Formats: sequence, structure tokens, C-alpha cells
Amino acid sequence: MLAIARKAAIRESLQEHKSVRITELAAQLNVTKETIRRDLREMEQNGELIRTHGGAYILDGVQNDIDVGTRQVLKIPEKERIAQKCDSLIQSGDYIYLDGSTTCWSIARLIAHRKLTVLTSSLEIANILCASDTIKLHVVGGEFSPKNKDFIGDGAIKTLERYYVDKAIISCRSVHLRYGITDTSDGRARLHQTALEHARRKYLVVDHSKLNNVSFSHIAPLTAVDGIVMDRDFPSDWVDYLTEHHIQFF
Amino acid sequence: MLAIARKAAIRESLQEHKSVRITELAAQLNVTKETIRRDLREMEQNGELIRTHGGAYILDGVQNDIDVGTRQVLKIPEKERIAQKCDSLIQSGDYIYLDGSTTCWSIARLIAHRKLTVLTSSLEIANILCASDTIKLHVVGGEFSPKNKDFIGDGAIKTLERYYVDKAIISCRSVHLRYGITDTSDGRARLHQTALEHARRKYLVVDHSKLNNVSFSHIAPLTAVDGIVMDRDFPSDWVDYLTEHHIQFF
DNA sequence: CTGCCTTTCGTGCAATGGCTAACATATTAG
DNA sequence: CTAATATGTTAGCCATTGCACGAAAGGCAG
Repeated sequence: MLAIARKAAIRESLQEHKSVRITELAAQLNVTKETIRRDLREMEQNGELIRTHGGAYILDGVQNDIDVGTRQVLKIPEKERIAQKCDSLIQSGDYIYLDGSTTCWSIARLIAHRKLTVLTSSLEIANILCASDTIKLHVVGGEFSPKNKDFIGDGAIKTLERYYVDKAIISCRSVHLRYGITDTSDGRARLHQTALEHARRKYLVVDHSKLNNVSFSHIAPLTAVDGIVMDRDFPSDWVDYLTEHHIQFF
Repeated sequence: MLAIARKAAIRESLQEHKSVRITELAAQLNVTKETIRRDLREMEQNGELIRTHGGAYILDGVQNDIDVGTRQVLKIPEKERIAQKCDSLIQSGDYIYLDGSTTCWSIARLIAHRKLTVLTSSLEIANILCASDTIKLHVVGGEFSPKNKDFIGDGAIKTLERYYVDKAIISCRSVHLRYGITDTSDGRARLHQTALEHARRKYLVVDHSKLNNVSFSHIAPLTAVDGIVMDRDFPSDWVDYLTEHHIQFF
């Protein structure tokens, strides 16, 4: 067996199981553990994996992070519920935009097997979807923001302006019946505005803690979106308002 | 057996198994291993395959382009040497562009700790550099190409046109004294052209197997770059040519 | 937490086999 | 027949792999 083929086998196993054990690989590939160790050393050098005692684990884009990592584990059930609802809003063949929010990460994971064209400003979502062979992936470039692992700024906006999608799904920091959709940073707000302007249907995804709050930068009035997706039922004043203004809610 | 028939047999075996072993081929075709080696050398020059210790791996130019997962473990020492040389070409504070080649992956890993602004069309390089807190990262968006894990097409070109960098570092499939810099795909060729046009200094990085070859799509004449970085010393006719045309070489 | 035991790691060494380069021989074309 | 090209042979060097042994890491009982 060629060394290159052996490494391909290791990589395949790594992709499938996210980690490998030296003893298993050695038995499976009919070489000594030393050889496997040497391979893993090289692949670690090459940035493909990280070795541990007894084996190694995968190191591709999608991985444990600290910044967003902590935020990522917050409110997982809520995000899952929102993602489920969004999944049923999306139709096969749709062109959709996903922003860099962790809620959209959950959505991305859920739709990875569907037949869609996805435009995103998130590096993490790019990593989640790049392995899918049913998703056609486009990414908005621009300045990278490490905190959210997404692309922002003028470059991102200019790129986004070149696209037009069926459905834009964005999140925000705060949403208020009177003050509309707001976020903390101006740059991100303008990106969101552009996304809304370049979509046929616009959906806002938020968990219930975002309701009745206001943040610094105005994105758009509530009426700018076609629907709001939340993890639980809306309060009655919201139901009244949304019904009256013909905004769907899920 | 005719040489042409032998090569056809090698190609067939290569298509079927994705890789071949010299010993097997020699036995199978009733020639010495040296002859097989010579054949493989020629076919490597021809861009059909990549030789490895004990055999060769398929590199079927047009459609079956070998995927990056496999390609990244090939010619590692060569890429490391090239990356080292590039590292010393780059100065603190530089704005640089890195394309999606695996050689540039090595460069990215090497410069991750330096104080630079990096623009790239590669998702993998984005992943390598996004963790660095000394690198300011910008990414060219656009259509995602899973095979190379990079962004290509009109979107990428349009985004790239909005930037201007100190140094562009690009790779290519083939480089020839007479026919210049060429690559297999037209889309990638145009992206490279744009990168060259938007950089103050332009460097081409290649390993020695790329020399004296020609591929389908013309990128630029050799004189379009300021320097060429290779893993080993240049042949004397190249030294003459490059010196005469004031192209640096490393 | 400590000490003991097992497993894994790293390194040096040896053997096998592959690589290159130069030269010798065979084959083919003109 | 001769020159050119293709193939085989040989020798020395280099790469890969396996093996052995001391060091380090991890696990477990007390």
C-alpha cells in the first residue's frame, strides 16, 4: 500500500469518526503503530489533525472555539427549535441568505443535506456547508470579524449587493414593537439592511429574550420583514401587532 | 510492447485504482522498473499524475482534478521550502494576497504569527488565519469550489478588484519560458490575472515539476511577475532568461 | 494524593526496497 | 549502416518501515 493511500485512508476515517486510534489504524492498515505515528506526526505538522495520547482528532474548520464557542453552547434547545421552524419555511431549490449568528449555525447544520443555494457571511457556516454535495455555497467576503467568525464591513456589503436571494434569514440583538430591529454595531446593522434589501422574503430569527429590547443601531422597522421566527409562542400584544401589520410569525 | 501502449495501460490502471505501484506495473507489463519510472516521470511532466515513493497518484487534468485532501500531503518538503523562502520575502505590516493553492496553505501556516493583513480566496487559509490575533484577515467571497476549498468565479473577481495589496503570491499548474504562466481552468486563470493586476509586487510559487509545461488557460507572460519562488535551484537556461528579464528568483 | 502498573511515545538502528544517474545494450528510423 | 531513441543494468544514495528499549503519560487501587 502506497503511503499516500494510507494517509487517504486515515483522513477518511478521521472525517467519519472525528477521531482515530493508533492501535486500530495499525491493525486495519497492516502496518506497525510506529508507521501510523509517523503519519499522524506529518499530518499534524500539516495542520490536518491534533495528536493525542493513543490517537488523534480531526482539525477542520468546524471546531471548538472560545470566543463564539461559549456563546455557541448557550440556548441550544431554543436555537434548535427555531432552526426546525426555519427548515420548514425553506423549499427545495431556494436561494437563501444566512447571516453570521449562531442561530443560523444551527439552521445550517439542519439544512446541510437539502438541495439549496446558500449565500452566507459566516465563516463557520461556510465550514459547515462546504462538505455538503447538495448545497451550492456562496460566501460574502470582506473583513473578517474573529469574534463572530463572519465577514463584515464595506467589502461584505458591496459583495452582498451583487446577489439577490429568495429568502434572507437574519438575527439581531434586539427587537421592539415600537423601535423595530436593532443591533449593537453599526457595521453589522448596515450589512443586515443590505441583506433585507436583496431578498424577496425576509425572516427574522430571535429567541424570546430579544423581545422588547432596544440596541444602539437601527436596522429596519419591524414591517421590513415578512416573518419572525421565535422559539416559543408570542405574547398577545405581539400577536395583535404582527397580525395587524401582516407579518407572519412562527 | 510499444511505449505508447504501455502508457495507455498505465493510464487505464490509474483511472481504475487512482494510484499505481511501480513494482506491480513492471511485473504486469514485462519491463524493468526503470522504464516504468521513466514513463511516470514523463507523465508527471505532462501533468497526468504525481509521483510518490513507490508509485504514483492520479492527477487527471480536466475533470477528475485530485481533491485538496489528497493533494495537501503531496510534496510537503517542497512546499515547506517554498514557504520558508516566501516568509523571508514578506515584511511586517505588508498587505498580501494568497491564492487557494496548497503551497499557499503552507505559507499561511508559517506566517500566522506575523503582523500582516492577508487577503485570500481560500476557505482553508481563512480557517488557518482566523485564529491568529496578529493577522488582519480579509476574504474574497464568491462561488465556493469544494475541490479546492476556495472561492472562484465572477463574484470572487469583482471582490478582488476592490482591493489592492503590496504582494500577491499565486501558484499555477504550469510555467514555461516561452508560453508563460498557465493553468487548467479558465475561471481560476482570470482570478489569478486579477490578483496580479491588483498587487504592487507579484510572486509566483511553484515546485520544480511545474517548469517547462504548458496548460490550457493562459494567465500571464512570465514577465508579468516580479519574482518566482521554487523549491530547488533553477536550471541554467531559466537563470539566464530570468536574469535577462529582471525577474527575481529564489 | 501516592505509588504501582500498563499503555503509549520517541528515538536510534538496521534492513529492505526505491531512487537517481551514468553507462551499456537493444531497437528503430532514415 | 548509422544515428537516435528506448530500454536494461549497475552502483551508490536515500526513504520508508519495523523493531527494541528507555521515558513519559494515563489509569487504578489503596
